[in-house]
Amino acid sequence: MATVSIKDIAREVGVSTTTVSFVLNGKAREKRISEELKDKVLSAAQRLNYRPNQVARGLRTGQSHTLGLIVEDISNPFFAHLARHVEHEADKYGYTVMFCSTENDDKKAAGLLYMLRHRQMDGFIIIPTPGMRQDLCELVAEQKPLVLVDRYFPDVDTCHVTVDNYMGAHDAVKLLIEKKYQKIGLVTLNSTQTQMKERELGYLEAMSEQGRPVTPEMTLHVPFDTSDEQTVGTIMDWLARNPEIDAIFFTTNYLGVAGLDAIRRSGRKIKEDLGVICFDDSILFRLGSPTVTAIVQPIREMGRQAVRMIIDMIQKKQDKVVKQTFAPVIVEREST
Amino acid sequence: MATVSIKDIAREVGVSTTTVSFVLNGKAREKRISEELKDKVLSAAQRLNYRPNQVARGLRTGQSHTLGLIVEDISNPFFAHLARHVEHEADKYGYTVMFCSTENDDKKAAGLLYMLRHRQMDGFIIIPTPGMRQDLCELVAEQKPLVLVDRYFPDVDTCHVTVDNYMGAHDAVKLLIEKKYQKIGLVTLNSTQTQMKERELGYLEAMSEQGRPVTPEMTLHVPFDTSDEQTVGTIMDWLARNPEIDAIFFTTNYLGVAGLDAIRRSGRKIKEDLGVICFDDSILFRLGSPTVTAIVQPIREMGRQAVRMIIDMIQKKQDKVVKQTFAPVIVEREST
DNA sequence: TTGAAAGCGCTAACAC
DNA sequence: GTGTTAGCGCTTTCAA
Repeated sequence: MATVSIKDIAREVGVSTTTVSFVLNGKAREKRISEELKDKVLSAAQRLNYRPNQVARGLRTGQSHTLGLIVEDISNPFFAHLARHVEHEADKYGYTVMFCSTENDDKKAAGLLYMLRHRQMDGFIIIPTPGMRQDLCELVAEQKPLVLVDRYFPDVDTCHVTVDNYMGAHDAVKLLIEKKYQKIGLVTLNSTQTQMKERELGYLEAMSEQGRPVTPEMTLHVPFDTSDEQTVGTIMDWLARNPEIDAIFFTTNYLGVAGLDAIRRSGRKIKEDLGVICFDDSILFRLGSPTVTAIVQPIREMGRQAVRMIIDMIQKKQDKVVKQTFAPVIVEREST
Repeated sequence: MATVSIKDIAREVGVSTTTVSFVLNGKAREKRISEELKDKVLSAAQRLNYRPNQVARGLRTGQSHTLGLIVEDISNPFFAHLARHVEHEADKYGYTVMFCSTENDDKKAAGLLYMLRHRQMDGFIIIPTPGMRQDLCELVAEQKPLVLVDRYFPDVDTCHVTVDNYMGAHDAVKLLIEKKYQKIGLVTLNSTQTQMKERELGYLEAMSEQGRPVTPEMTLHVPFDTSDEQTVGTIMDWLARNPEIDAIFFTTNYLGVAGLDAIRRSGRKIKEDLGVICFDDSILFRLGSPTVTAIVQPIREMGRQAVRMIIDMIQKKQDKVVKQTFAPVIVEREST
């Protein structure tokens, strides 16, 4: 079955493609095309099973009605949920989402962005890797609608939606202190990304405000790109070296997950032995035993907001740079 | 900064767009274009920061180099992992993936497929909802490359990659019996989808082979589209009605997750009290306590295979219908 | 060796 | 009210 175009409909009805195009685009009234003709065109389209070619339309109008979404790793539940909400919200506006994972690889990220740009995305929602800074500047310079999520570059003036990482971390530490934990350790990523830096800063300042000294040994910086297995090992070693630590703040969900494993294998007991709190949630924290207190980001709202910002930029060509920060919520569970 | 096209390059160098196109497509040699000219074109492209417009190219060539992936719910780890592997494998062949979630809604699924078709996907990888049957027939009739994953329609002749659901379920029940559990219940979805039906059949036949009677009360069919909270309640009620059941086979991961919650809230103890095995894995099963035995699908291989089948169909236009089944692996853990 | 020109499917300014 | 026509950016046949 050959693909049918407006030309076929035009031939069928015996009118020009213009007329067909107008009718199909709902401009019949505006262009004052007769009802009768309109019906003929519509029924012919139906009969021939016509499907407009969006690629051609995109070429002509310059609008692909597609958003590019670049996340770190779609198999991480945080990003998977974000993707879901982005997709859902975009759909409301008639946009489709093309998504890719950087797998935290700068090279791959650059390639993905390059590819998406060639495919004429109308806008980009990006969770950037550190190496994307330059390319993002270029995007901004070209006035392409762009929203960064989860993290950003302080020196690149872009829209972004994030959570208040500092506050979340700060409150987490305060909670642990209220719960009478004495020596609170930090397990974070060895990364320069803003969200991680702010979480670390929140920890450090909360500790110092409460008059708790932080020695270098108390903070563990896990390398960025190690396997889960290695991460667990690293944390176990650190635990063994620091037996007096009685509570841990993990700065991201997969560190927390690895941490739980490490704690268990070290023969320590969560809660009695060791308080635990983690940035981001996990099904393991919600339903494992014991359950684990988490600093939860309003992912749904963040995804929606990112889409709305992009749509605004696309439609109104508004170039105001909006930086939106959501408040995280601490969900207390058994581990604290 | 206006977007630069081959026309700009042509003007810059003082040649025709044809020549530019040849050079840019690596046909300089074939078309015997002089080295000198070739270099000039290349350097001009570089200088002007030329980026080929894939939309235009797609319109001309009829190939978008894009695959449509329709999953049930991207926030379900099974599908998220599948998506990741599909994306990764497609990338190797120079294909990008456009993905969408049906959220198990036939209407939404139809809309997504419709939309992807307009966007000239070169092929489709689909985890179908029951209502997609008709639309898929149409796709097949039009010879569009299509691979179904996880489930299929027995009466629609399409390529598919699945796991041996019957065997997985059968072996799961056998394992529980070996472990001396006496009365094994089934918690499954109230669904006609092949994968669910086969898992149920595997259960039923394994039970009967071992001379274990299955009364209707022993199997629970949870409605398809209920909330997590309701599902937990349904399972708790069922547990209360069937105190003599001492082991449960859950047919999919989120039922298992809800089941663990239900079991805990019912005050029952997994393993001593109640053996548990679940189709599909979860981080909760791997790292929760106690850990839960799972029937694990080789997601990575399945994703890769689906992509390869699609690429084969696209490139060689081979119309042989390939149906591939992988063997699932039972990962024994504490719960059995 | 290189270029002119047609055309992929669609839109829209302009003409009649 | 409806049609002619140019053109979005690219590829490719055919001619020179």
